[in-house]
This record gives sequence, C-alpha cells and structure tokens, in this order.
Amino acid sequence: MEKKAVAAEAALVPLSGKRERTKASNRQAILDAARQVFAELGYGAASVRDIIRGTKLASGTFYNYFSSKEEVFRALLDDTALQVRPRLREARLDAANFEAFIRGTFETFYDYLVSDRATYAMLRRNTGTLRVRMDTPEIVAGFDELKRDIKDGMARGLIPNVDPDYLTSAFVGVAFEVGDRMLHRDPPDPKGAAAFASALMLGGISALPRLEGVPAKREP
Amino acid sequence: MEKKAVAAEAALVPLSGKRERTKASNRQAILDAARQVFAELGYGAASVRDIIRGTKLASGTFYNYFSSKEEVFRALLDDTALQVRPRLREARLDAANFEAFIRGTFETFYDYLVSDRATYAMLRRNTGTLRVRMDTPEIVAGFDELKRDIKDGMARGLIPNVDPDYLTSAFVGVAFEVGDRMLHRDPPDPKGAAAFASALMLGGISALPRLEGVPAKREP
Amino acid sequence: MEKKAVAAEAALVPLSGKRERTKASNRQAILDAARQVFAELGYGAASVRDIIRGTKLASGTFYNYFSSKEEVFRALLDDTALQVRPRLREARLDAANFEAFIRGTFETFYDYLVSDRATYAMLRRNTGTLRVRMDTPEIVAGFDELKRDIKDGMARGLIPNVDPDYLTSAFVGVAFEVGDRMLHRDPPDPKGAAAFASALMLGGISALPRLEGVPAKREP
Amino acid sequence: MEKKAVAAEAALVPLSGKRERTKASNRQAILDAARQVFAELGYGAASVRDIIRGTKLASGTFYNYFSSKEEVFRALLDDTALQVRPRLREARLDAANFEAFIRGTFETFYDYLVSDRATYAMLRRNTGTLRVRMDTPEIVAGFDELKRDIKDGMARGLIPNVDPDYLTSAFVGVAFEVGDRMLHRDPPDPKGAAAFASALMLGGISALPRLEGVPAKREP
DNA sequence: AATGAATGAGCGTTCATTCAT
DNA sequence: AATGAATGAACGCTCATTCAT
Repeated sequence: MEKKAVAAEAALVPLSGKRERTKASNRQAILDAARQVFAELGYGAASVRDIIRGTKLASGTFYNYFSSKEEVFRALLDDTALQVRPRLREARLDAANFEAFIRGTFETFYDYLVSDRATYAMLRRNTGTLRVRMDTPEIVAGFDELKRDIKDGMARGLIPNVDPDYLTSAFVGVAFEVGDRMLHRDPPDPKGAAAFASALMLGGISALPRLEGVPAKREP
Repeated sequence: MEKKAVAAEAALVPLSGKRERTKASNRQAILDAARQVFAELGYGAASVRDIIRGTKLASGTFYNYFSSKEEVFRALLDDTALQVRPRLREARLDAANFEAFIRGTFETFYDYLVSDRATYAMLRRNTGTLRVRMDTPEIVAGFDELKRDIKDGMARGLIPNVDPDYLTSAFVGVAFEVGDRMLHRDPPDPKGAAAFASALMLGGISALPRLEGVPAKREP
Repeated sequence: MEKKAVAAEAALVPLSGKRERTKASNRQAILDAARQVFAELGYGAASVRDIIRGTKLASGTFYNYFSSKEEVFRALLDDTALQVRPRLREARLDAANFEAFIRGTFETFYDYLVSDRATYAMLRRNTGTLRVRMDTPEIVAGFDELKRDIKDGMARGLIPNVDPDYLTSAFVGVAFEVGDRMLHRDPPDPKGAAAFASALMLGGISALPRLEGVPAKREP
Repeated sequence: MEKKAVAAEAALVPLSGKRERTKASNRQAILDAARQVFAELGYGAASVRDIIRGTKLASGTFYNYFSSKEEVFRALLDDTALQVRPRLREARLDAANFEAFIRGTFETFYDYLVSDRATYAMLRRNTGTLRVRMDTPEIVAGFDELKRDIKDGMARGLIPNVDPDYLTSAFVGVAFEVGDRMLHRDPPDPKGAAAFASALMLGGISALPRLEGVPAKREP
C-alpha cells in the first residue's frame, strides 16, 4: 500500500496540479452530461446511469462528486446562478435611470439565454421540479434582487408607486415567456426581444394606478 | 314477452344506478388523488401506488379506469381544459372593446385559479412535463385563442400593430406569474390582480412601437 | 325478487331443458376456447381472461363451470381420453392377430389425430405441463392398456418375449413423433403413417432378443 | 516507472482472478438454479424470483447476467447442445457401418442422459415451450444431423430406401421415450437401453417396404 | 480515486379469483 | 346463473446507491 502510493506520487509530478485538474474536469463532465440529460428526459425520468453514460466514468464514480441525483441538479442551478447573477447586478449598477435599468436587465438576461441555451432548455424543462424557483439559489434570484431594487426605487420616488410584488411577478413572467419565444426564432434576436419587453413594461408601469400611502406588506 | 321486457328493464335501469354511480365516483376519486399527488411530488416522482394510496381502492383497480400514469395525467389536463376554455371564450365574446376583452380574460382566468387551486397547483408543478403546454388540449389553449383574437384585432385596427407572438407570450407570462402571486395572498384577490394585469398590459401595448407593413412571419 | 323469478321461469319453457342445454353449451364454449388458447399460447402463458375472451361469456362465469385454469386444462385432457380410449379399445378387440392389433392401434390413433388436430396441437404444445403424461387420465392411457395387452400377449406366447416396458415406450415414441410428422404433410396420410409405423415396430420386435425366464419387474 | 508497471500488473492480473471468478460462478449458480426450477415448475410457471431464490444472489443481480427469463432458458439449451452435439457427431464419425452408427448414437445419447439427468429433466418438462425443438440449437439438433446422414446413407445404398422423414421421427421418438424409461430404472442401464433401441430400429428398418424411384419431397 | 457488480426496494402492470349486483 | 368491477399478490424489471476490489 505504502509502496504503491509512493510510486504513484513519484509519477504524478505536481500532485496538487494534475489530480485536482482531473477532479475538476470529471466534475464538469458530469455536470455537462447531467444538463443534457435533464433537458432531454426531464429530472424525473433521468437516471444517474443516463448521466454517467454521457461521460467516460463508471457509475460508482458519480458518488465521489455528488451524493445524489438531486445534488447534481442543484449544482447545475447554482452554477447557472453564479453565471447570471453577477451579470444582472452589473447591468443594474451601470444603469443611469429606470429605463436603462429595465432595458439592461432584459438585455443581459436575453444575451445569457442565447449564450447558454442548453442550460436554459434544462431549466424550463424542469420548472416546478424540486420547486426550482422557491428552494434554490438560482437564476431567478436575480429577479429577487430586482424586487428589492424596485422597492428601493419606489421609496425614493424614481419608480411609480405600484404593487411591487405583482410588478416583480409580471417582470419575471414577461422575461421568461418572451425569452422562450425569442429562442424559437431563427436567428434569435435578444436585442429586439429586450426592446419589446422593456417598452411593454415601462409603458405598462406608467399606466398603473399609484398606490396610496406605504406599500402594503401582505406577504410574509 | 311483455312481462319479460319489463323485468329486463327493471334489471337494466338500476345499472345506470348503483354500479355506474360507483364507477363514476371511483374515477373521480382517482382523479382527485392523482391531482394532489402530482401537485405534491410532481409527475415524474409520483407513482401509481401513490395515487391509489390516496383512495380506498386496490392497486389493480387503477387500471380499470386508466391504462397508465400518463393517461390519468392527461385526463386531468383535459378535464381542466373542459372547465376553463368555455369560460374564457364566453368572456371574450361578451367583450365590447379591447379593454373589456383583456380585463375579462384576466378576471375569468383568476376566478378559475381561485376556484380550483388544487388543479392549478398541479399544473404549475408539472409545467414542462410531457411538454404539457404543447401537446395537450389544456388551460393555455385559451391563450392560443387569445393570440388569434389579437391578430384579428390588429388586422381590423382595433389593436395597435405590434409583434403578436411576443405580445401573446407576454400575456401568458403575466397571467401565470401574477396569478401565482395572487394565490399566495390571504385572501386571494382575483379582481385586484386582474385590474393590475389589465392595466399593465393595456398601458404597455399602447407604448409599444407599431410594426410597419404586414406583420413579419418569422416563425414556422 | 319473487316476481322476477316467476317471470323468468314463465319465459324459460321446459326448464330442465333449455337451461341445461345452455349450461352444456357454455361449458363446451369454454372448452373450445381453452383448447385454442392453450395451443396458441401454451398453458403457462394462457390466462383465464384469454379463454373467456374466446367466448361471449363474462369472466366471472368461468368459475361457474371450472374452479381454476388447471381444472379446465384437465377437463380437456379427460374429454380427449373419452374420445380416444374407446376407439383404441375397440380396435384392439377387433384384431385377429398381433399384426392386426398393432396396425389397428396406429390407424385408429392417426385417424383421431387428423380428425381433431386442434386438441392434438394443444396436447403437444403442453407436454410436460402439469406432468401431463403422468398425472391425468388421458390420451396415453390407451397406451397403458396397450402395455397390459402386450404383457398378456407375451404370457400367452403370441408376442415375442421382449422387455415390455421398453417396448411400450418405443410404441408411444413412434406413435407421437411419426404422427407429428404426418400432420405436417399435405394432405395428411394416416393410413400411410400407420403402415410405416406398423411395419417398423413389427419388424423391430421380431428382431429383438427374447428375454429368458419371467419378465423382470424392475419398476415399482 | 518499473515499479509502477509491476504494481499495475499486480493490480490487473487478479482481475482475471477474483472478480472474474465470482462472475463465472454467479453465472453458473443462476444456470443451475434455473435448470432445477424449470424442471420442477416448467418454464411458464417459473419466475425469475424462483430462480434467484435458488442462489444467494439478490433479485436485481439476475439481470447483470441474463436480460430475461427467456435468455437464461436459451442459454441452458445452448450449453446443453454444446455438450451433446460434439459427442453425437464423434460417435457417428467413429462408426464403421450402419449398425455401429445407430448403436453408437443411442449409446452416446443415453450416456449423456445418465450423466446429466437434471438438464434432461428440465428439457422434457419443457418440450413444446418456446417451440424448443424447432427454434434453438439444442439436443435434438443432433438428430437433425442424423436425418441428413440417413438420407446420405440411402443415396449411397447403405441404408434401405425408406421414408426418411418418418424414419428420423421414429428414431427421435424411440430415443426419448425409451430414454425416459431407462432413467426410471435403478440403476439406469444405458447400454441395455441402447441395445434394445438399436435392435428394434435396425430390425424395423430392414422390414420396411422400400420406396421406389427418388424419395418423395412431400414436405416444404 | 476509480471501478462496476451487487443490492433490494420499488415500479408499472397483470391476473386468478371473489363478490356485490 | 351471469356479470364485470374489485382485489391484492406476484410478476418482470429498473434504479439509486453501496462496497469489495
């Protein structure tokens, strides 16, 4: 046992190099295969075997990286959030006014959709599964920040004082459904879709009746 | 001969009595249990045994009524469509103008949501499963009719000439997401949600840039 | 209840006529369907549902006539024996000498095979099932009588004194296998097959070495 | 480097050691259990669970070795054929004349029966199942070769010119039925049974009427 | 760390049989 | 006597997960 370890170490050079790189690439291979399998079969119908079949690893190896099918699914969501949220945050910080804020959010989101259709397909296929939207830190978390920003904007008078929860929901709904439609076009047109969605939402907001007094806190 | 006929009738009529009543109530019991199980676990994770466990029937009995898990799922969707679509159609026919048309659609939809939360929960939990939205006659089919009506309205100048596909998608997105939010409120307020969604969409549409010439046919 | 019974009775004429005739014809319908199903699917793969599907009766009715799948199978065997054994016995009684005895047995058997191919097909398909040959009063029982007759003949010097058990087995083997082959010919030729089998057996017997002393009783 | 190679070899060779030995023994355990279960219950009534219950393996493990009940059954037949056919072929090749040919075939067959009663019991119990005799490479295939040899012998004048199909069938019938009887004796006497069967067939053949002209081709 | 065979609970489904009508 | 829905044990098979190598 000892001898073998020594031999391996001798052969494997800067150990905390190659080994870790292999680990990282195995993990990524599993994630990539899982993304595709979940998109094609849906979370429920996908099996761990389906996933590892998409890699060159053995079935047992899966459990060196993820402890269950659910965990790899959540990791996929988290990785996605890691990609999207900083972009959305940056887009908002760059915005000089409300219109730029809205348009920037849509454009950033739609650019992402086009750049990573595989993940998006997986996401839509599995909406609802594991209560995706509620339980995990994920893509829509960016929209949760949006909600906070909207409330802030209202408090400071920059945004008309309308029902913030309904407004955020409307944003999310428009973002996803128009985004879906855009991806079906050839070629997809993120700028055009963002222009459409922004104009719709900005026009809509200005037409909404203002709330009086403080915004209601009806939800826990 | 006469006597016999009478006897036969006496024997047959009760058939559309107890036996058939039992059958109908068993079928309904399975549908109800399935709705709840699909809502709680999702279609993929739900098993036929989970469903019949929610009734007082034996496992084999399930297959006297439905030939598979998928069939009971589709029956649920079909039953729902049977409830919703006529209401939506009627609401549109009653509408005197575009504003009434939009508001009526939202109100009808939100009234339905409140009246059948169980089905709606099941539906949202399983969006994407079995390509629900595409393959089956279902709730959103009402929105497909909406799209046709919107295109008609544009052709006849009643509705501003904007991208009809994006517009329909935006409608659907707003309808579902704001509807979700509404259902979390206590008490749910379908009128208020419909007012919000209608105002948003009507205001948004009037702010959208008009298309020039004929509407593009960018989707196959 | 009473009234109904009266009405039924009034309609059903000479009750211990039609009713019993119906019973007999139902029983026969089940037997016919069973014969075909067992021949096509084999006993193991055949289900009671398959059988009643071949009649116009309901599934529960099956159990008014037979208490299990196995019972209907045995009844089929017994019915067959009832057909075949008297014919074989008669053929043997008519025989003036050993040659006529052998030839008559084969001819009778092969005539039966041609006249009731359905039953024979069922039989061959299910040889071994339920230990057909051993456990039931059946077609081969005729050959058991053959064995007794052979032993008698030996005792009386009419048949060469050879191993009677082996000889009977050889008879059975030749009878069935040559019979099978005959049924595959178009047209089947029971006389020719009987001539072949008889000549073979008679010639063979005369060539067998005689046993000395009493025939061994090696089997319990 | 050298060290590593040694280590690797040390790690790999045992692979065609313990692991593979376990696999082979598991496969054999399943085959043995299947043989017994098929013999006792018949193919139709036997379940995969019955088979694995006869081993110390878990139910799922069955499917690592065979993909269905039918496959394990066919494997049993194939394994048997692999045992029997070469012996029969060799016996025929060793034969100097027709008599030796016939006697050698019977002796070889009966020796096999005694040496592998378990398989033979399984075989007889399931004759007809899955059309055993027709569809698979199996025990009787040896007798098919016999038929070819018989036809050759006739063409070359070594064997009297009789109906070759009936003759082959008669052979098969005698071989199996007399074989069955022999196995019931204590002790079984393959030599005696072969002597009996050979004498019977040889004597019978010489008594058969010769065909005139070319042998009829009555079967497709 | 990687492998892949073993595990056994659980799945969808079938079916002989029962029983209320 | 006839019906056919209900029953629930059992089936063939899959799968997430474990573990000896």
